[in-house]
Amino acid sequence: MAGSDDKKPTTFRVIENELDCDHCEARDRCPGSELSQSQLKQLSDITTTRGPFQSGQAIYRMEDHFRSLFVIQKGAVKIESVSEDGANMVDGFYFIGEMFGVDAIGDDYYRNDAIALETTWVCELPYTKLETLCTLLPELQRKIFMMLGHQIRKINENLVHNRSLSAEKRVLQFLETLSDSNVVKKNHQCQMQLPMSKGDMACYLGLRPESLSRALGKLSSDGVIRNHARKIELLQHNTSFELAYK
Amino acid sequence: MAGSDDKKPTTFRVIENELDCDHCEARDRCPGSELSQSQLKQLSDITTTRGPFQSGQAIYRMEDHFRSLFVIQKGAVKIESVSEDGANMVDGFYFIGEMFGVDAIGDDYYRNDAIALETTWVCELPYTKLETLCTLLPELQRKIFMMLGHQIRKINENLVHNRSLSAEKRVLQFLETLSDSNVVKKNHQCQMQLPMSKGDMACYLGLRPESLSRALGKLSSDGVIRNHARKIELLQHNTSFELAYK
DNA sequence: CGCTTGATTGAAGAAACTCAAGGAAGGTGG
DNA sequence: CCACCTTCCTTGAGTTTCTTCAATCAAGCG
Repeated sequence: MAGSDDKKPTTFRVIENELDCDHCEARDRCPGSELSQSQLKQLSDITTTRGPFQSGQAIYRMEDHFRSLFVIQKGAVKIESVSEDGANMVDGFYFIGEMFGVDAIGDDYYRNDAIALETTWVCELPYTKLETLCTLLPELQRKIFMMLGHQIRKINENLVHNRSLSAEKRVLQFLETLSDSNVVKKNHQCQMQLPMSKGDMACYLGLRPESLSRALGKLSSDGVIRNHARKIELLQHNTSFELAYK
Repeated sequence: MAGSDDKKPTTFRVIENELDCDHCEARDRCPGSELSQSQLKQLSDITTTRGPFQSGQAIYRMEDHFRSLFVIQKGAVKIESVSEDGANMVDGFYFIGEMFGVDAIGDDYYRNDAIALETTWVCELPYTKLETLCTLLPELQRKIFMMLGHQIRKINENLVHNRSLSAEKRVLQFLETLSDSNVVKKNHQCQMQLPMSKGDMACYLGLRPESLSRALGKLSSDGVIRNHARKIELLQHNTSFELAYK
């Protein structure tokens, strides 16, 4: 199992697959897309591939000085912080091609921990170097601005949805987003292999594990999803069943 | 009343007070701070002061093409969107010295409406011009990146808090943030003059108006706040009363 | 095999919501 | 200046939803 996961992505993969991201749905989110070959070269010159991070390992922690942004080349990451009362909070999940660490821009330290959910490789973008390069490559600057805008939209949508949706709708919406963004592995029959625990998922959705379990149970019995251990299958895409949940 | 509110801020005010923002607590959030005089000049050359927007008037709407970011020079703004079921949602409030519209970066249209809550003047930053200027002025680029990072942190914190706090704690936290950031007018005895309706505030906090009313009532009877119509006074700052709400 | 951790289920309780009615404030017209 | 109206805010009673607490079940691992 460790064999294929632990293999370091080649430089070619770094540039072609992740930073340029030609293959992924989320092209806009990748800093390298729309850059010329020579510009890509300059970008990849300041980056470092880091990994493998095993499940549970930290890519950065709260105490660490903010130095870099990260783009996921392989694997998945959760962003976790600790609230005043000591409880763990999951702030977000990030997948292949997505950038994280941006919430620390303009700050001295990271405000949270970035934890690998599975064997994960990341591309490290040293922030000051990136800033400098941005002034030299307007297209790159443009791209980074866009990625930040996208990030803000994403969080905002989340905020709005979380506030006013019932547990079941929230869960379904989360699963649909996961499914639509094609960031999670699916087997033959559209079963998503979730990288995070149900506990983390519950926490992210602002629910107790028990409530998530019940919501999943309800969705199952309504025929909207099929719920196996860490595999979830979305059924009835865009049918009347699902519409009842809008 | 309209007399003083309707007076257009002078160019001097634009640069010195808002873009440079020497007077405001939120210095870091203002694009002009830490720029030299000549750089400030270049920045103010691409900006336009717009106003007055009367309470309820839109600075931009969902249907509008994204063209500009805005910094508030005077007044207050709410960002409002409509959910699938037709309900109005308040995504955020912005005050003097704060920038809004950034969630549309990288998009063709604004995703929401920006509505003045009181007589409001804004400084318009045409986005493509700003981008170009950023490549010429690394300090400005740096500043904009920082502001975006700050924005992301702010929304994220909100997201996390909203999920796990009771109505009363959420309300108190909101009031404290307002109070601490010194963006809301206060009279002699620390009474904040809230620019938004309680309905908007409730919506922003993910509560029904009734629930907000009850939460405020509870906080009042506990001696943590004093609740008049649109004036709210924070008592017991950092005392045992308040600690019980952490 | 037993231990630990994560997921589920049930029953009771708390928190926020819904619906409905009443009250205060601000604006308008007489 | 007052009566009226509209809008916003508050209050109450009953219901829904999610949480809490406790127990059980399943899976992974030494």
